[in-house]
Amino acid sequence: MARYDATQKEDTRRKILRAASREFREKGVRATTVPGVMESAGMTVGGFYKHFDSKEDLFRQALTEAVSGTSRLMQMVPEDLTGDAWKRAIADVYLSEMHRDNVKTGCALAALSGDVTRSDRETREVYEAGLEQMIDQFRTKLGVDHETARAEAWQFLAQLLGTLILSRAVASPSTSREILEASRDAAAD
Amino acid sequence: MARYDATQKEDTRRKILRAASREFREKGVRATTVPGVMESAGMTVGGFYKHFDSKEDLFRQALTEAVSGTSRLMQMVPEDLTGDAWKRAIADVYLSEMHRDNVKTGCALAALSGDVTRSDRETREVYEAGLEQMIDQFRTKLGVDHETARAEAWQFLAQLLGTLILSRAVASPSTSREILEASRDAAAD
DNA sequence: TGTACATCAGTGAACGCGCGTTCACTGATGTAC
DNA sequence: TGTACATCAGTGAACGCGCGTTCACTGATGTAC
Repeated sequence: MARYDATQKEDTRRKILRAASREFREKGVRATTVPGVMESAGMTVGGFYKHFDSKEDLFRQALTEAVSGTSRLMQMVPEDLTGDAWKRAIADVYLSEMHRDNVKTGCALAALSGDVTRSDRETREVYEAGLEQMIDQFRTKLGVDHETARAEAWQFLAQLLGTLILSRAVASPSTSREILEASRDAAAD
Repeated sequence: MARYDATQKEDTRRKILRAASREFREKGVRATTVPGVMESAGMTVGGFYKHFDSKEDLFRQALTEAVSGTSRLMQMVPEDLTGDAWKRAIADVYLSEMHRDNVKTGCALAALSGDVTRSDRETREVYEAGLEQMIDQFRTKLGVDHETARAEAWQFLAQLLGTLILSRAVASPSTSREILEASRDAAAD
């Protein structure tokens, strides 16, 4: 309510963004509502457009935020690991039941892939940038030969995403566990 | 308009279902509308509830239809292939640019995974049944040892799905192609 | 075979509802003097 | 330091719109006699 206090306004923006990035991941773009996000952020609807142009703009910004939060997931693994040992460690974190059950705060690339596919070019570019960031980090862990490592990085990332997505879509807990285990074991070959 | 002509009514039901399964894959569940589906099927809204209980019921039935259509995808590959040769052949079909660009008629397991994750148990069971069907076919192609083959089947399926999903979400055509190629090459190791 | 009637798949207007967005406002805080 | 004023982040009611669903209806066809 104050004037010239840019910090406070920025704080509010971040609060909305954080609430939005959770709800988008959990419910998807269409089922997430502007009034709902604002309520989660502890505010009323009206103020929304002081911070964002539209719901699509919110999605784009929340995606950016969620995606950069995701690559922090990689820091949960000892820094000195490389190659197959690193793959195994990443798979254990990424394909854990904990990660599967935490859609809200988990990997945005997995949770929002479907929504992004149906979004406009600008949004898909944000998603791609996040992917590239991830691939780049993967590549440095996987070897020196640039081209081969990059291909292996894509392959590994696809495996991780596909497995997590399947494990979340399935109805029975035992099948879900089986899916996670199969790919975790594969990373340890 | 007729009475007692069960065949004609069933034909109409199938026509609606076919239109729905395309639109669900293309636009997702929330963006697909009952009036829109009925128009695609060449009819008006009102008749819809003579065939389906609700939009959710339509989704469940369309998913069943789309999923069984998907396992027909496997018949595009020579029947005598097994093991790695079979994997290579399946990857070439599944990870083709043609399949990537045909969301409407392509693999329902890939196109609807996000929507299914956010659906109720009954719907997720339909999805899981489709997966099991797929896994069973995969397993027989991959070896005799039941447990190992099943694990390898899950792993391979996750790889296929993850790759297709990523290739569709990305903005640039060249990155999309790179993703497809990386996993196609991996299947041929 | 011909006619009157019953059925019910499909029509299209209408319903209530929640969405994204707008807008007149409020009131706490910074600025000017 | 104290007071009057301007600003603008946030409020909450209101808007038009399209959704899922309902419903009174229509008219082609099957059945009864």
